[in-house]
Formats: sequence, structure tokens, C-alpha cells
Amino acid sequence: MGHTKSEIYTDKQNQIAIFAKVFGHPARVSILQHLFKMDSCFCGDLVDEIGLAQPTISQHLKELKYLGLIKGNVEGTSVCYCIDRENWTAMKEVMSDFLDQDLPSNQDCC
Amino acid sequence: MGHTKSEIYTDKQNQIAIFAKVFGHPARVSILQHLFKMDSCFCGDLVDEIGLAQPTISQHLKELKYLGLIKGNVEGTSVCYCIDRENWTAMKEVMSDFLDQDLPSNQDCC
DNA sequence: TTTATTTATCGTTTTATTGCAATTAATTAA
DNA sequence: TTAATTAATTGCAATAAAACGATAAATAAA
Repeated sequence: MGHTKSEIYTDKQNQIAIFAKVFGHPARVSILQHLFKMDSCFCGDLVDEIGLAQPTISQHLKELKYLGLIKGNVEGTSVCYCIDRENWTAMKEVMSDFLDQDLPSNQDCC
Repeated sequence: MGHTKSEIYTDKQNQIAIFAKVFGHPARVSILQHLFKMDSCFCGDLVDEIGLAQPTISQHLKELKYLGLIKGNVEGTSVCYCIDRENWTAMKEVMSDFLDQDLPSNQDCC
């Protein structure tokens, strides 16, 4: 079908999956790494840096923005993007809860 | 096109994306949470617990196994699954490097 | 006002993913 | 050996995602 049955999972499970999914593409990973490294970045810089077409980068930026992980700031004809620090921290909390689960025993399996 | 251009990214970026993608579906999040909670689990238990068809669960298990995050152990007609502790730890290292990047300055943007 | 620059949006094509019914494979129980 | 149980595989339909050309929108410069 190609359609996730979100309604049978907890909100937390869906939230983890939604955050993870946005990191599930190397272009978005690359964009975020750039924003961390450069502090802020114009859309055009990312196009040059990453090597995808401008509409493609724009679309990836839109998804990151939709989840609140980045902010865009219009400066003339350009748009300057940067990490949304507060939301990034909140996301980290959610993901850590999942990734840092403790392993209950010592032997591996069955 | 619908095809990720993996070759234009670093190995690290692709690795992060590959791990993130497997967490990008709530069924797989749910499976992993169960394996953490129950220590180990039969495929059938997961089918009952999560509420997807058996082939669907089996497919999600396959993906988790392919990345090495879980192990399967045949016991009679059943298969017992559990977290692969070593690979889980290695995955956490990769993801932490990405998620725990430092924010360079204090003000937000541009 | 006209032109150039930059980014967003639209529409389309291609590929990937999700989900399941049907079937197969493997093992155990009768 | 035959029937039952459990999980994997196959094949398919529906939906989502990735990529980009063309175009629109918005602003700045000439």
C-alpha cells in the first residue's frame, strides 16, 4: 500500500519515526551539518555545496522547516537558514529516550 | 525520480541516513521498544502486539536484521529476536555524533 | 520601469516503501 | 507419514518520496 498505519502506534512512537524519517536522507543530513558548521547559510550556498538542483534543496529545506528544526530568514532576495536551537534540543530529548534505552540483561538472545 | 543520489554524500552522511531511515517507521520503533522491554521476543508475539499482518512484521524484522540491529534465533518453528547489543552501541555512536553537534553561537539566525 | 537575482511552487517522472493475501519452507506433534 | 504450527518469501496494489524542468513570486539593481 505504501501508507503507514500511524493510528495503531503511540504518539511517542510516531514522533520518533517522524524525526528519524527527516534524517533518513543524506541531503538533509548534509544540510543540517552545514548549518551547524557555518552557523547560517543561504539556500543558494547549499545548492552549490551539495550538488542537487535548487528545487530539490528547497524541498528538503521545507521539510526540515516544517518539523521546526530550522528557521528561515528573508534577506533581500536570499533566504538565510539556521538551526532552531530550542526545537533541536527538544528533538534530541525525544531521540535520546529511544536510542539510550537500557539493555535489560547481559547475554544476547534466547 | 525517487532515487537518492548516495554518491554525492560522504560515507558518514549516508550511514547516518541509513540508520535514521530504519527508525523512520513507527512499526520498527515499536518492534525495537518491545525487544528492549521483553529482552527477547518471538515474531508471532510482535504480530499480536503491534497489529500488522505477519508478512509485514516479518519484512520489518528483515530490515532491522539487515542493518545488524537485531538478531534472530531459530527455536523449533519459532524465531526468537533480540537486540544486537554490540551493533546497537555502534549505531548510537554514529547517531550521537550527528545529534549532539554543538551550536556555534548563541543567537539564532542571520 | 525594466532587468537581474534568488527562492518557492507546480507538475511530472521515476523509484521506493508499505501492507497484505497467497504460498512456501521448516520444524514439531500426532 | 501426515497434520499442524510458525515464519519467510513472492507477487501485487496503493501510496509516498526524490529529483528536476519550468515557472512564478519577491526583491534589488540599473
